[in-house]
Amino acid sequence: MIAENDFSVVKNVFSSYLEENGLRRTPERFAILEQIYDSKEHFDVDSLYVKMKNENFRVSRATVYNTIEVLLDCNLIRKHQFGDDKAHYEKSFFYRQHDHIILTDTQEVVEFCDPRIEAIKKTIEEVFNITVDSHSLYFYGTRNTETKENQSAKS
Amino acid sequence: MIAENDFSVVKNVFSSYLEENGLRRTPERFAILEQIYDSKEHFDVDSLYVKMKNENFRVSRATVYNTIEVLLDCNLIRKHQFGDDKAHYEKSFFYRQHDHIILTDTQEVVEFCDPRIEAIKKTIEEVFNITVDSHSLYFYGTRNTETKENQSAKS
DNA sequence: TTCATTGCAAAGCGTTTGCAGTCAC
DNA sequence: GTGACTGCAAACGCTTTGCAATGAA
Repeated sequence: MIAENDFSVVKNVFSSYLEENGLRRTPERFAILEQIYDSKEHFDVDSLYVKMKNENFRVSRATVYNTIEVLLDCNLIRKHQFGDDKAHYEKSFFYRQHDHIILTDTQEVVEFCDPRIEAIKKTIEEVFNITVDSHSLYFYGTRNTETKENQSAKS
Repeated sequence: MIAENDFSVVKNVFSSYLEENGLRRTPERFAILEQIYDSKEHFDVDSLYVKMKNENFRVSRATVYNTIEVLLDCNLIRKHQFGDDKAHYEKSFFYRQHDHIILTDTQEVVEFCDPRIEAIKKTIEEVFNITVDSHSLYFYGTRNTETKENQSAKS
């Protein structure tokens, strides 16, 4: 959840971005932004579309895709491709850089943050003489049961 | 490239895997394996299919997909989802663990290896009490031009 | 012989696109 | 008023699936 006045900041960011880029401030765009920031964490295009439909908001999938594209451009959301299936998104304003652990048995997504990634990034940039714009890091695994814990304790 | 006797090892690994899992050793499966190990690095399903067609081998896309699934199961290839489009694969036998840098302007793929990733993995496992089976790490960036280099030197 | 595997074509599924109507500016 | 944006439906591209024919065991 996000405080009302916090959302108004996000809304302003979006509004400014639209204006600066000569894009129109349509009610659909703001409704989608609000829908995204109203709920927690990850979502995919279809669940967002269905949710808005259920709340009797008149949107089309095309507009959802369109708006998501704009929101990606102004960094208000981040895109993930966890599995091979559909894309997942998460809001990114107010949220510090983090990466993800995917628990493959439960499909649960856990967030973590490790400064060593930034260090690796710096090394990469120096060694290969490149500028890194972004990265994606996912660990895939499962929760330890008692048994598994004992087993891995050996190593 | 891979030496002839090296490939025979891969072939044996595959052959054994098929036998152990009650799968049939069809000529198509071995032809696909060979095609993959004959060329260097990354490929996608369609380019593999077209290549085999051009060499007058009778295969279907369905069989390519099927075989790739089996090869993934026995860890003879690895799957990547670089962009949002089609899946990319690479052979994984004989090749040590590495991650990738995607140069977004040229679509070039560079490999690198950094031991700190293993360290992060260990930390993750301890902190969250999980077992990590695999990870995927991609850096997205661009080659530095002279100008960009000078700019970034400021920071 | 038997049933896993094949090729083919059709279907699936997330995403993109074309277009006539709409509405933000 | 005008052209960017919308909803709708059709198209798209990668992947999966259904099914009759094939061939490995």
